[in-house]
Order: sequence, then structure tokens, then C-alpha cells
Amino acid sequence: MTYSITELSKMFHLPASTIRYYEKIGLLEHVEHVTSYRRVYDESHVDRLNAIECFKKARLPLDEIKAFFSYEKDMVANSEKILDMMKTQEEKTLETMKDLETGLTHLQKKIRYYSLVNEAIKNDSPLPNWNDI
Amino acid sequence: MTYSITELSKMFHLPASTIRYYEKIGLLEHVEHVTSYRRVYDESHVDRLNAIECFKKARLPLDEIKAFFSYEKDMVANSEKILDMMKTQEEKTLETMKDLETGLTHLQKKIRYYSLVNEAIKNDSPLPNWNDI
DNA sequence: ATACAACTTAAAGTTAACTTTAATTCAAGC
DNA sequence: GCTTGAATTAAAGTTAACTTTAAGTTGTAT
Repeated sequence: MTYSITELSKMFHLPASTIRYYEKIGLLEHVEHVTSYRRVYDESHVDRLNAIECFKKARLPLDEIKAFFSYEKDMVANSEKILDMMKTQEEKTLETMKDLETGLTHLQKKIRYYSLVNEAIKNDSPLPNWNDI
Repeated sequence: MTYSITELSKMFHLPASTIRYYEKIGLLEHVEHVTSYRRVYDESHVDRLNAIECFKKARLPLDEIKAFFSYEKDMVANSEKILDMMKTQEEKTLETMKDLETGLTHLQKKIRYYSLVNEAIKNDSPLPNWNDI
């Protein structure tokens, strides 16, 4: 089974230009233009893009994702390095999640407050106090 | 109570250049250079910076944070707009958190796998299979 | 009086991750 | 054979959020 760039583009909701860009920076490898001048992808590229999407969700920068794939080529030699990398990123991700939760709490407090403000305006009653929330 | 830029810098773990930058783009207002040519801040700026940090944690872009502060000046006129803004951002934040969780799960699977790989190398036993994890 | 550290400014530079542009190539349908 | 449309390339442009630089100012300690 092979895929065109447009098919991958639809599969991953990525513009074709991004897929070409990933190839350019070395994130996608061995993309051949066999049958024509056009790029032809196979399952290996789908797998790779899936992995990229996962790492991106965990906020690994593209150059680290690239480093990971390169280390993975010699798993035995690099397993320690990979493990370190993943653990470091795990911590960063957890940190980011904590920040997001703090931010979300603040946001939700604002939402509660401005809901009350809207109510008060509608009923022509006195505005609520931020400290009462 | 007043503060110098260096004091704020230490309080918020932000470089002074960033605090000046926030002023330049209109996020920090009414910063006077009263006693000398130097910037002098007060509690209002501390409050503002605290709010900025919270919004940043929820990943609001600086221009939206700025818009929020500007809307907040006429709460009665803009409470609907503010509420919309906060709700939209709440959804985005929740979406981001979901992505982070997905990414984290993937990361932790890698960590489990490469821990086993390391074990296997140490014990000279056959490498584990990714699909067994 | 002078050296020095801590501030000031405007403007240019940086980084990541794309995106856009412009000029070209190819394959397919009429 | 000609048009059309989807891909191709290299290179330049974009965006957000800073950061750095270079040149100047001020208050304090010697």
C-alpha cells in the first residue's frame, strides 16, 4: 500500500507543505519519487508520522524527535540515552500539565465571576465582588 | 510600597527586559519614572503581573491578555465579551490538556519499553518486543 | 572627581515551526 | 497538441515572545 502526499495530508490533517518540511529537516526519511516525479509514501511513513504526532502532543521539539529516531536506529547502543530523553521530557510534560491546571483554575474563576457580573447587569443588581468568588 | 524593576524581576523570575517588553506592548501600564529616571512599580503592577502569569499558564497569547485588561476597564460594557473570551480559552486549554495526556501516555510507554530494553541488555537476554508492552 | 554598577533607549536579532511564493514539471483529459 | 491541475523546488516570509546590542544616563562609593 502506498500513499500520495495529499492522502497523508488528509490522514494527518497536516498541510502537504508541512510534510515536505518534515522531510527537509530529516524527520521523514527515504521518501522516494518512484513511479513519477511525485513523492510516494508507505506504511513506514505513516508509522513515523504517527510517532511524530504523539511526541508533538507531549511537546517534544522537532529536533529532539529527530534525535530520538536517530538514536532508535541503534537501540542497543542508545537505549540509556533514549530513556534519559524520555524521562526528562516526561517531567517537562508533567510540569506543563501542572501549569495548565493552574491556568485553567484561574480561567474558571474568571468565568464564574463574569457569569455573575452578567447576571447582575441583567437584574440591575449590584456587581459581585471578585473576592467573594 | 514600591518596587524596582530588579525586584519585580526576582519576584516573577522574569528578566528585566521582559518586564520592559510587556510595558512596550501595552501589557503593563502607567509605569512612572518618578523619583529618578528609573521605573517605579507598585502593588497594581504586581497584581497585573500575577494575572499575566496566570493567563500565560492557561496559554492565552499576550495580545489576548492585553485585550482582556482593556475590556476589563469597562466591565459592565464588556462582560459578555470577556465571558466569551474566557470560555473559548477554557476549551482550548482543555483540548491542550487532553493532547498532553495522550502525549504523556505515549512517553510513558516508551519509558517502560526502554527500561526493559536496558534490563535485557544488562542481562544479555533477548530484547523485548514493542507490542508486548 | 571619577569610576562603576545599575539602569535607560531604540533597534536589530533570535528561535521554532511552519507557510507562502514564484517559477517549473509532469500526466491526463479533451 | 493543448489546457488544466496537482506536484515539484528553493528561497523568502511569517509569527510570537522574547533577547541582545550598543550607546547613553545616573547615583553612589572611593
